Amino acid sequence: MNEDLPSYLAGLNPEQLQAVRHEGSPLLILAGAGSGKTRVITTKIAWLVRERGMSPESILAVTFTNKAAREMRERAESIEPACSRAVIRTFHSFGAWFLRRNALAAGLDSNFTIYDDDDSAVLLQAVLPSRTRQECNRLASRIARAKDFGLEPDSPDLERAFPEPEFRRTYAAYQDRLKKTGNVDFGDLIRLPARLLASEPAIAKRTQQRFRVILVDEYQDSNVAQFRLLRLLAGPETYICVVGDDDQSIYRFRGAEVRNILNFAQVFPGTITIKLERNYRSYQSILDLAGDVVSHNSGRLGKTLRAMRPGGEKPLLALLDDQEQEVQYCTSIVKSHLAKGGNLSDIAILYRTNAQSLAFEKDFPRMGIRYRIVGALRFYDREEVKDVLSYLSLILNPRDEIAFKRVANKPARGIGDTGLETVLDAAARSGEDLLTAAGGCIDELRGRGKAGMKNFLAMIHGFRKALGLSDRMDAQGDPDARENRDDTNRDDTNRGDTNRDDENRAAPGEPEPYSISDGGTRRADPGTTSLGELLQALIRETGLAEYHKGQDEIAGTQKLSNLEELVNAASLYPLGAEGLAEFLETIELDRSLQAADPSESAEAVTLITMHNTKGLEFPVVIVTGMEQGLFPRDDEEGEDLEEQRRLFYVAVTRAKNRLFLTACRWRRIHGRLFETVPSRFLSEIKPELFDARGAGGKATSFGPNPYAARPGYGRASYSPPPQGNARISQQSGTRPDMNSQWRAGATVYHDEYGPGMIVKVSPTPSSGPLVVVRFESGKLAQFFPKFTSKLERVKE
DNA sequence: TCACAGTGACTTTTT
DNA sequence: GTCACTGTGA
Repeated sequence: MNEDLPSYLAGLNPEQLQAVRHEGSPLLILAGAGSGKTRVITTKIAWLVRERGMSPESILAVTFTNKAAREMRERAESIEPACSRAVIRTFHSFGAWFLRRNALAAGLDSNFTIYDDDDSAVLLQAVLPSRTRQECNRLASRIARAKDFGLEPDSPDLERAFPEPEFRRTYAAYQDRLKKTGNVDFGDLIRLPARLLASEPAIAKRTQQRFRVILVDEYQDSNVAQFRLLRLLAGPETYICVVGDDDQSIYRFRGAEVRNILNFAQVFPGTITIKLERNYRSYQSILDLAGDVVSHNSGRLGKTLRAMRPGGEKPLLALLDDQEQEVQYCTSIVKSHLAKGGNLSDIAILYRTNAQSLAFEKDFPRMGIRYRIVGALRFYDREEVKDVLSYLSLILNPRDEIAFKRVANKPARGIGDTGLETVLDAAARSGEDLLTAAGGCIDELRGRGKAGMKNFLAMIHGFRKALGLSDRMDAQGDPDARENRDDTNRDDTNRGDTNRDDENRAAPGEPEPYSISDGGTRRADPGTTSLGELLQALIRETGLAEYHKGQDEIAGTQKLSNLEELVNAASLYPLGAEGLAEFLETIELDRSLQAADPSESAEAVTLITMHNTKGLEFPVVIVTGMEQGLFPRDDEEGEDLEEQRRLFYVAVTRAKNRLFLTACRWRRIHGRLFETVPSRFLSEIKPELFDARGAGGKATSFGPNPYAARPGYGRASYSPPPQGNARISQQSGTRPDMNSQWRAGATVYHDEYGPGMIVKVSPTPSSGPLVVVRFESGKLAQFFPKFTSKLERVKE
């Protein structure tokens, strides 16, 4: 580089530098795995502030995870401290931020609380009492998906995407009920701001004037609703820059729309595209393998990663008999890594489904291997934690029906279903909030429940008072607390309004600026009581402490100490309605109790789903379960199959130094043992790019790569069983004539599921054909006709 | 109101 | 195989 660059730019490669300094048109940065994309985006924020004199508060940067938002903020700040004033948030946290500031216009109380997926399903069940919990779960997730696609209950094309009967009505009824409870769900955090911007030109104009620059990270994961919001946020003058990698789009099933990134340049005319293809993480040997698989996808923007670390050992595929051997094999990798002076935390074991972690969890302690599981059961999903959070939600929002139902009788105070119904009916009739309604119909309650309810109400009112919430029962919250927040006319989205831009940030010059909802770093003022103390009192007075203590003793659980953890988390927030709202929002939007978990820092092997590895890297990566039927599943085709290839690409590109793959011939799924064949993805890799071994890591006698002899294996359903590899093929069972009875398109009848049609037939070495059936109910299931008598072929 | 057993489901899951 | 939900019986 022959120009004098400030030090923070000096280390960038030419493409990165170009991306940082680009101006004047929409910018799409296609950033391959490990190409330094976070560095580019954070440097760009700093550069805009430093070199272009951009005021930080006119910069909006959105990400998808809180972790990414935190990292982005920290890194931008470390280059340029003024970046702390930029709005760097997740999409959802930005939505919540925006809605609280425009609550009145959005028809919300600014103290609204956010329902998670589980709460949504429970609410839906209240709307549809005749449906089972499971149906409600499914419907709730369909509604969430509809919101991802930006569809409203009155959208004309709702049925096209959601043809299930009554869906429109269900969606509308759910939305109606949600509005009554004064809550929003995740989808609303995107949907409602977009609606507001579309319908209120004044708000749109003010917002567009404020945010001159919008940056989006992980753009390939955005959904239609988020895309719409982005377009509404961007005015004609807005500089828009998105960063992403179409090859790493792995959340289609949750509504992510790869086309957002594929079509970006068409939608935003004049777009400049910059590709970051230099990979600083992995050896070339690893990237070659990753690139080979993903190159089988169609509709890519196309990138070729070049390793800045050439060479590297060939990835190794272990062909194993069963899961026990797989654990054994991983153990041997761990042990030999340790023997070479490596650390446990260098190693990650990846799998497709959470259930696969079980085998490792069972055996690792015996093997003396410490492990940590990333993302399994989450702290805030725990029963005892949700209980306390529900108390808090109800205290803040007495209309919160789900919270009320959850805690009114927990611990038991004699309020049964009948009692609950009485109160809910009364509230529905009078339109009062639940506490008021409960107070009003207390004499209708019978027996123990009467005193129980009185007690309960007194307690809740006591806590409301402690928080400074109005005790006028008709109030939705304290008017004083809202005074500054939901006034649409308040000019807090005006770009000139720098210092009080965000009341949650300290004015410049004050020590330690804090943030809500995305950092969890907010401190309660020293000397004042913190929210933590209120929580402590609540846990004691409600009887939850006693209740869970008992549970702990019986079941040996850690519930009480989990509650202590929660108290700790709350003690960072000030006592008061706003502190509480912030606390709840942070929790709702960031379920990962960050770093407070001591195991986080512990020296241990990481067990993790492939999905959860995005953004992470490890010196040693073992991708387990490379079997057809598991990864990919047999019913995955087209777009779904391409997404699985991308998932493989993500998994593999986590590895810095060594990559191992495993496939088991026998796999237990849902308690049943299946014979499998190796994943078709393995046949999509040029054979010379990896070595295959048998059990125990010993080189096997068959050729350098058993897949070499089988071009086309796994590509089609009718491909012959694997040849030439004794360990995995054992070809015997599949006779071609079996396929004539079980062929795609054939009609079948199943004892339990009824009539259906075969959509796919895959031969297996010795289990006969595996048929995938789509039933008239819509259900998709797979069977080995050899092992079941419930599936019959129907003659046409 | 609670405890227990039977039933059925069951990829992934940033927010 | 495991878990969570459902319904029954005391």
